[in-house]
Amino acid sequence: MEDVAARAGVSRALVSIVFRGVTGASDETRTRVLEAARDLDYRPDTRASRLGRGRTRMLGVTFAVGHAFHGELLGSLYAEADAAGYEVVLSGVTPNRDDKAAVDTLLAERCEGLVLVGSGLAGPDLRRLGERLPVVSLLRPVREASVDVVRTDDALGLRLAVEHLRGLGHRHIALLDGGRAPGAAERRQGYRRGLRAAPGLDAVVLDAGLTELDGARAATGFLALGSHRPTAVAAFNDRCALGFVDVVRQAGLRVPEDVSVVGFDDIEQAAYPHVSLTTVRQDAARLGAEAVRAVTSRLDGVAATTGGAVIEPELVVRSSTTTLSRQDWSA
Amino acid sequence: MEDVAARAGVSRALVSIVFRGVTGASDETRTRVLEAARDLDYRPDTRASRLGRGRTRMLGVTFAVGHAFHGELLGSLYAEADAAGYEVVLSGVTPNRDDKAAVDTLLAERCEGLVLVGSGLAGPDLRRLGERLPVVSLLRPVREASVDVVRTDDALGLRLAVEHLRGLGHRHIALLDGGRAPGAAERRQGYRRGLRAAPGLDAVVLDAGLTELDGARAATGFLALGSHRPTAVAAFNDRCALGFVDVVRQAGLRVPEDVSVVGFDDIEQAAYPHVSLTTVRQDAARLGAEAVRAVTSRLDGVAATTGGAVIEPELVVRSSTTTLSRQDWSA
DNA sequence: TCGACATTCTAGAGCGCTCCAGAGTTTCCC
DNA sequence: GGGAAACTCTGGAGCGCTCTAGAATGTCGA
Repeated sequence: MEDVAARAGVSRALVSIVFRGVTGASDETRTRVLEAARDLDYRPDTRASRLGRGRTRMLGVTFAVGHAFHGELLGSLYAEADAAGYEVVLSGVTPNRDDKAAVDTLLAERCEGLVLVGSGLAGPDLRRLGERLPVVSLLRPVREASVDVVRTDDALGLRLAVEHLRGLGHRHIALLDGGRAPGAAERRQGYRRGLRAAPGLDAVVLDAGLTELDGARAATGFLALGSHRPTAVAAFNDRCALGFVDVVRQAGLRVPEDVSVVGFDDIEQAAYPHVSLTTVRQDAARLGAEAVRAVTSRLDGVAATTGGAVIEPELVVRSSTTTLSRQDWSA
Repeated sequence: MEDVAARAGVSRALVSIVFRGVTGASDETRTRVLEAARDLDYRPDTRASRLGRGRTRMLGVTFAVGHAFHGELLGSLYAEADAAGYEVVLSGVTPNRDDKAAVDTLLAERCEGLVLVGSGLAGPDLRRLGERLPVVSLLRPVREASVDVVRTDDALGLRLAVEHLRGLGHRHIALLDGGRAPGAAERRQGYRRGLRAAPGLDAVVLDAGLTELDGARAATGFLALGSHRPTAVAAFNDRCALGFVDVVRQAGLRVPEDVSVVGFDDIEQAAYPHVSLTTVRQDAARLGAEAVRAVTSRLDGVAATTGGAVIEPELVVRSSTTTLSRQDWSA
């Protein structure tokens, strides 16, 4: 910086002014400084700048590495944070690096707010964290008063799925349950409510989970039901649904003719023509935007109002669901 | 820090010593300082510490968010960097945030070295970057002298695949080509060499790519070949292979009885029992370790020797490949 | 012509840490 | 008993920036 100032024939303070893009420098010197910086291949040291400035304007984000939907969310978070004048700092959760470790590095960096994507952090830790700085739990509903929750209306999503299937004539609809996964409890509830809304439907909950493997395992249980087999299933998520479809097809059943399947998330794969999975879409862009809004509005003191948001999902009908076929009626 | 020092009745310098874990403090004061810090919920400010220290000991990593195999690599990078006494700083590449932007933030943070996972950075940019600081291109082979490359021996991988299929009696083996994807050229070459090694085999290269969708599209072309159809295919990667399998199965063909398929990567899904894909395994742990070694050895001046490494892949035989069945022989 | 007011620029005190040089203490060996 | 060596601790300069207070210069209306 010293060098740049010297080369441009100005003071260090001027260089700082130019690089921060604030007023206080003539256009002429501005270009002169920029030129000098380019010649010297200089770029401001963000660590030092954050130190000098009181605030860091950094948003810490924890996420599961390699998780497709988290990836989509990150894209949105980057864009929204940038628009709000914040910088995002990533901290990945891996099998050897838990949520706690991920959060700790973000705190040590002095992030001003945290977005935890599908975090598995324990309740008390979460609460304490929320008391320390603005925190939003993205995707995962938690009941700690100190943290905002931004999530899809999971219950509504499953109600939409069930209603869609009911509308197609299905009466025997199974749930591939997500167990303890984020949002699973709400989806289960939505499923139950959806069934209760119409008489003569009964619930069949099959243990599954959030991967294709879980869906495949559940399919084995499903096939074992023999003639009591439901004619449709609503899965915890798309990956689970895809695993299920693979296995029932290998067993000779047709999708959707013999069994209709609906997923959740609307991951990229679901839209591929050869897959064409009917599913409940989560709006990654809006989820990201709301998460950033929740934390930045607290930071900027815009509103003392509680943050958090529940985004309505949307049913995307593709070709993994169809009306109950004739032979099924006769069964 | 001031507060902690006061509470423990020592100087600020002592607190620094304790938190850096260096020698120069008695066990007694050490615990006293730690206690005071805990009471005050203090943790050192990493920005300031990096500023004060000459070096940052930070390794910048760019990667594609939501990419499963990149995720596995990140896990390994975190672990290895930690062991080498470095910290990893993530910078995601998203549809709206290109490789260049990702790298720029890492430079502004003053990372000492860079690991670019499957980066799409242009050659000249890459070269200039490599001249500025130690850079390793992970997965993507580049010919810039200034950057180290750590990758799987892609050509060998495809040779293994082809040899495996040949050993099963296949004579007509297609390649689902990866086009311009990282490593695709090498795999194509390995495929060609593998075929040339034995007389009477000819190459059938079908355009594909790196997603299930690409594999599915290639499958359509494959099916259109009718009776000239190859009896086995080697795919650019597992995702591509899985898309291919989906489509040919939907068309009534059996895998592996009618067509044997081998993938590349050995992603988690490939090992699921209902998938059980024969594939060429890339060793994520070793790739990560070598990448970290390459950049840290340059930084620590351990060796002036060139970095980079080519890791041998390993064929994992599962049940998507089998010997050429009788009816195929008669065809 | 003069003061009021912009505009452009600079000096210098931080920000929270690290680390060197050196002050005090204790240990140890001849 | 004396000095070297080892240990424990402290003061203070410095890392590269930001930002406030104020200097220097220019502009303009009365």
